[in-house]
Amino acid sequence: MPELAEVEYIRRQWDAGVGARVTRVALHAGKRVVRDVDPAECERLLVGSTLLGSEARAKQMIFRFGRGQQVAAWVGIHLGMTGELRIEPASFSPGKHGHFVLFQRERTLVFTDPRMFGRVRLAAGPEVPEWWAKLPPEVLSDEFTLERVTAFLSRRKKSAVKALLLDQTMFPGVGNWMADEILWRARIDPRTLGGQLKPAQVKTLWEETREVCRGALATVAIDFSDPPEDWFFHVRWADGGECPRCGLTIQTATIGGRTTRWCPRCQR
DNA sequence: CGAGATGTTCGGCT
DNA sequence: AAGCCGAACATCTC
Repeated sequence: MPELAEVEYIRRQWDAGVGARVTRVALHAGKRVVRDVDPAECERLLVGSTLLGSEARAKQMIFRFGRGQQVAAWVGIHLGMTGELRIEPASFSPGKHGHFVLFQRERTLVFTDPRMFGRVRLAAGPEVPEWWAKLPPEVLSDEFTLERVTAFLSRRKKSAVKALLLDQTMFPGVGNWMADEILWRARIDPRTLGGQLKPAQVKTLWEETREVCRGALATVAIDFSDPPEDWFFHVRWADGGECPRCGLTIQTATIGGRTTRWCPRCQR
């Protein structure tokens, strides 16, 4: 499910537990989602510590825990395809998909993930863990420059631009629907190879990548509401949709291993 | 019942 | 070596 803006929205679901101590943890040891977490270490680090705060970055989240304001442990969560965070009553008992659960006196913080493509990580100590510190520059940061994108595309000459937009090292946070939205706004055919894009198209792609991230964060991330009505988003979920710009029936194909929809007239 | 799903990662080929 | 592609992961929903 989640891309950039959805991840930010989902992260905030656990804000209800900020400032409160963890009384107990439960995880489905042996399941894929928690393969990086040692249950004993998890208990030692988290039980008795306070959830201090959290951040989202691209498709990832990190939660800080400690005593007082001193950070002593970090929990990283990637939601994969079907991960969700929820708050449940203190009396909650985790079901089949409740893979990582933090109990507090007045509520329970639950991470569910039926398909288990997500991932939980744990780190000890006051230092930001390396896997978080080393995430690539965010699309909306100053470091996400046109030059970076240009260099990337010229290195990946033989890949369809749709596949390239899904590369998290260059476009962190962009997922399948955002990639289609970006290409629709940039009027670029998703099958175009990286090496075939003209400099003007690369510039537009770079700009629209930022615009789509900005727009999604202004809507979806705030209250999980849909993006503006004129976005391609609204027509891209099924065959037979019409281009919001020209009205032509949109086209569907698998590109870069993912279902892709675009307007065959507007995007060339 | 089969197909496909807003994601990553691995292994093999060029 | 770097880049490219397809399969695999595990479960649910349409």
